[in-house]
Amino acid sequence: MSRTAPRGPYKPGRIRQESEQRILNAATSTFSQHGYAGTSMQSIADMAGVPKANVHYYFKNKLGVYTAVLENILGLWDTVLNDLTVEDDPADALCRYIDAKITFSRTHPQESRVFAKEMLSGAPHLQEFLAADYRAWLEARLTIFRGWISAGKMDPIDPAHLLFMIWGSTQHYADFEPQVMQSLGTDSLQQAHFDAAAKTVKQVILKGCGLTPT
Amino acid sequence: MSRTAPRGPYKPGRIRQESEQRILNAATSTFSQHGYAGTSMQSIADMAGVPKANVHYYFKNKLGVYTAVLENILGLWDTVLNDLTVEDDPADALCRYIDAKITFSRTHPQESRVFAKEMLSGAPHLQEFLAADYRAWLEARLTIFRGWISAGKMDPIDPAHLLFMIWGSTQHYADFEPQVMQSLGTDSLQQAHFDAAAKTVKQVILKGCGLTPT
DNA sequence: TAAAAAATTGACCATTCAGACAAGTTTTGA
DNA sequence: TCAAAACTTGTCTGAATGGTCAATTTTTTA
Repeated sequence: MSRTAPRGPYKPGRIRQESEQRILNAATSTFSQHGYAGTSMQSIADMAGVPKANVHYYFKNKLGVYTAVLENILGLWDTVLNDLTVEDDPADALCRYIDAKITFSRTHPQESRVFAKEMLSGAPHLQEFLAADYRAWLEARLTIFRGWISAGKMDPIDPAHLLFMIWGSTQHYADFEPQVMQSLGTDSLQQAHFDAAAKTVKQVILKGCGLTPT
Repeated sequence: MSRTAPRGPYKPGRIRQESEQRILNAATSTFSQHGYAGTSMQSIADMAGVPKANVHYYFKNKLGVYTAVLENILGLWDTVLNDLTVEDDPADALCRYIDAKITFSRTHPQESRVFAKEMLSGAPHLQEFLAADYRAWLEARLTIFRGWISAGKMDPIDPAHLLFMIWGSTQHYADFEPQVMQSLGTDSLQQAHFDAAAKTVKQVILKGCGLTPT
């Protein structure tokens, strides 16, 4: 354990990168459970396994940690949900989008909850994101939907509200996990539950839009 | 203002009832915005327009205020969403349920957000509710859905996941208000927005379930 | 290998907060 | 009208928290 301790190659910034990531993970976990105010720097430090002063060495202050967590989440979002720009078959595209969102709820529930709590508080730290990146992302999708509709490929449905339905339905599995678990009679959500969820959402949304699975 | 100050009739418990309600309203507001940990007794007192010690006179402690707020919310929920027990036309019943949920998001956004934040934190104070009242409520609905399906009145759709879709879609308008406002290009949600939301949700869900509006 | 840079950490401080308490005022009921 | 009950509120306290700092150790670089 001492001779070949798994320390990476000696690159500048290596320690910083690893430490920041460890702290960020810990912060995501505690923020997701207890919210911004309910999370103490001490608790983040404890969960990361470092002294509190160390957290302050890597991040200016508590808000700095929090915004770093948020930015990390927006990055994940962007990574996962942007391969859907294609203007091919509506049914195909919707299915892939729904699958991706449900998968995100399964693989990143904590990130989803931090994001949701921020929204619930009025999204004070997401205003510029909402006004810039998100706005552009949304407009692109709305344009695609409108194209499908005017081409007669799907029913005329308000695209924004349709997106809300998909978001709301898929987010639900991460954000309202206790209710979902109680409803499904399980004490931990498994792959099978998410599969059933994706299946139902796709089934209802597609048919509801006048689409048939390919 | 002094001679006919609008004080109610001299009933025992009148002052208590009014004070508790005023404090509860203030607490709902601050809890919804800042969460449990982010809300101080002082801020509740300020918003209610009473000294802090007065809050402690009516409620044992901060957790006491919070649980009272939660119970109040569950009561509202129960009041609004329980006239749907009827086993009549599925399209009818679903429409009424969706309308009721959307209306709740519009008229009680703060309550919806407190509830959502509690869920996001793992619902530690809703366990008994989930295990008892909610469980019973859910089973009743699932039975109705299954009845409709086996009677061939609607497509075979997993009832629990269908309910999640409706919940998620409708909650979204209260819980993710900043995103919804940004998406709809408005800075306050109006009746018309909720009408459009209800219309779209009903349209997609009904058709998605193989139902036609009556 | 030695000086410089980066990282670690214990101790400390000012502020905030939940809650207790006791002294006073108002309301109620007989 | 008057005593008891209900209500009001200013003040205090111990604990927790965000943040600072300087001393020390580890890592990098030349």
